[in-house]
Amino acid sequence: MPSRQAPRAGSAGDVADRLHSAAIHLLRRLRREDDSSGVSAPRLSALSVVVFGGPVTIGDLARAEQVRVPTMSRLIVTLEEDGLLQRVPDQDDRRVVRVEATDAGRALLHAGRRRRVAALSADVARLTPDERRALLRAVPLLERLAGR
Amino acid sequence: MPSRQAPRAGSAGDVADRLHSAAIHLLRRLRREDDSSGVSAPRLSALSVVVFGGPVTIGDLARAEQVRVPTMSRLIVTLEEDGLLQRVPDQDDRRVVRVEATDAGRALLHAGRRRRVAALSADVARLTPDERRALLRAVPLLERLAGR
DNA sequence: TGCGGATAGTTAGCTTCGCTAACTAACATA
DNA sequence: TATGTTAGTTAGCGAAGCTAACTATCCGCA
Repeated sequence: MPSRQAPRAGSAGDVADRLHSAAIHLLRRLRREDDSSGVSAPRLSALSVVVFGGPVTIGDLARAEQVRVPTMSRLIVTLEEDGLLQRVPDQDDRRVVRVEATDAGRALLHAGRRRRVAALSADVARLTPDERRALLRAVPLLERLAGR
Repeated sequence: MPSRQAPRAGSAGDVADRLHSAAIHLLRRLRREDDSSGVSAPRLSALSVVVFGGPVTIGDLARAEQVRVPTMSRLIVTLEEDGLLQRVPDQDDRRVVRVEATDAGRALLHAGRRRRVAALSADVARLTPDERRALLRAVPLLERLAGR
């Protein structure tokens, strides 16, 4: 098993590379858990915005998720087919479609959450309290770098 | 623009959710940069292992990248077609194929690295030194959680 | 010696997710 | 009323993930 060693550990380039790599591998790993629920990572992510962000338009969802509108439109079709959310036409402007979560959507999101927690908890438990604090502190920084 | 608010900020579940979300968005963002080089994130990641990890078998690569062997096999086909790496048959065991980087592969990897750094550096620069330290500290933890 | 199982990769075929281009429907305005 | 703008959908393409099935090679053992 090769170990990846970027040059000049600690440099800005090194951090960028390793964030990139860690993001890829973290996602590939979590995908396995999410797959078991029948809902992929992108769907789960969109569903999460809807559940926690209330009724929202397709365009806003696309912007929040950093994908194009057609991509989001299709994600929503499948989520609606699965009964996890609902389109609600806007009364004032009938071009606009708002999306809101169903009970099933909320339930599934929380179930997936439990699953991910279970998957990560063993590893998180292996961290020292100090390391856990460090990780917790980095989360909002990552979110900022990701453009939120 | 909806803001995602997970319940009980700081809980283990919250951390898992937000890592998940941050990983997705970070990748979607970096993908745009990588696309301009014609090499996608998964290819870049595999290439990186080959460049820094020396000649390596397809199976080891697949394990390192946490994908199945057929997936890696196909990634390598395209990387070889692009002249970024080379298959080298193993002399001792002729089932085995080893993969090593070409000069072009090394050059492209470093160019992509510069591009990503440029994309992130503006944001990283906006962090306080303290925040930068926090981020740097979290990188190896993320790698561990991702299974490396 | 040679037969049978294990191992390394490839090929084929499917799904999902990203994109752009082109379209429809509804709104706004001159 | 005509014209342009905005929200979303449809169609179609490529990349990346998977499983199943295949080939080729190696190894162990009767």
